[in-house]
Amino acid sequence: MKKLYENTDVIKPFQPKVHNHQECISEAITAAGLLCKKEGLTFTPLRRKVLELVWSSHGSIKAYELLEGLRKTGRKAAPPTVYRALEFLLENGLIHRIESLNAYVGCGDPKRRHGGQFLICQDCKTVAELDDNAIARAVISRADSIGFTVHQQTVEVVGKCADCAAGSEKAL
Amino acid sequence: MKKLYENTDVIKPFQPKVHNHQECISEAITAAGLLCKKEGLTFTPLRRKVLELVWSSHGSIKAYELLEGLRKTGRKAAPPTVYRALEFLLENGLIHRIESLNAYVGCGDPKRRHGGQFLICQDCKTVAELDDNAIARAVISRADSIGFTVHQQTVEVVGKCADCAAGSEKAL
DNA sequence: AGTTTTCTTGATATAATATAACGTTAGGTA
DNA sequence: TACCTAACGTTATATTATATCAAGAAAACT
Repeated sequence: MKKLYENTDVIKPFQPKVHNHQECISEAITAAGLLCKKEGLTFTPLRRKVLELVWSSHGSIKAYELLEGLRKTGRKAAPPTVYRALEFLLENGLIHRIESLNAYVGCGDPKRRHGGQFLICQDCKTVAELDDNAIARAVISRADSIGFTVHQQTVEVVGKCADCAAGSEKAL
Repeated sequence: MKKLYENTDVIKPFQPKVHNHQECISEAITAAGLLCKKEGLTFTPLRRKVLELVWSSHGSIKAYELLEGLRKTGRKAAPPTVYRALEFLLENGLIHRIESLNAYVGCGDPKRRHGGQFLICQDCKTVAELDDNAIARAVISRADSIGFTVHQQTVEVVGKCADCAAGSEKAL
């Protein structure tokens, strides 16, 4: 049983290697649309398209890949086009930036304000998002012990997801 | 570098605002020299100079600032000059890269192989380094619970150090 | 409706960060 | 000596990101 204030959701889990990914995308777009409506934000076609591109896989995607993606749709786009859309999506919690990769991932739960922790599979490149209070509290508690007040945490973890670990075991 | 609890060193603590910083630098250089000797690594004048520049403050420093610093010493330097020295220092644990800043900090304890966690003061820009097993274990344990094997952790925390928090309190 | 204001996007230029590729030099060593 | 290699110099270029100004669209106001 989960303690009340113990928030340890897997916000964006590793998916089965085969799944209906279109559904992931459309769920994300729908959620984003609802959030924007609720918050009075303008979810323009450009922003929607960039979000779709970010969600085009469960890996992370780079700004200039997004730029390419936009151009393929016939839209005229320059770097600022992409970076402005990213800025909007970041500000409103619809995506996250992975600092160690200079890349972006869709957020699995845009309703909540959170930092989150990211598990990055070095093999399949998939990124899972956690919102684990135990981790966050361990950081805050240690920082607190030396008088440091935490405003923001970046936690990015590289390793192997279960599927890829299973795969390379077989290969031995 | 005092040890408060088992395996929870503050590897590079926040220093008093006024302290003999030359001593910090020379201690770091000495430690680096010893490590290199022990490991059979060549601690060239270039590498030593870059390490000195990295240690020129307790904040982080960017590659192109190091480049400028090198040039001021009369040395001919281009970006690869700096990046190669940084690569050497990173590989051998003499410095760390702060991913969220694209910047580098000296390592307070180059003897040990470690990832570490970084506390970055948003006011004075000082970076402190922790080696906190409670944090590392919280990450590993959560990752493990979903079958993810951790190889490397990036933990970077932005906030206010004790001194700066005290300072802005006074200002109220 | 017409005007003003604000938000969004387009377009150009350039800044900031990082690496590829090849040449040169200096020390060690067969 | 001749060869080898690690380190550094040099030039070019790739990658990531922002500044700035103009144009267009949408919302707000009269």
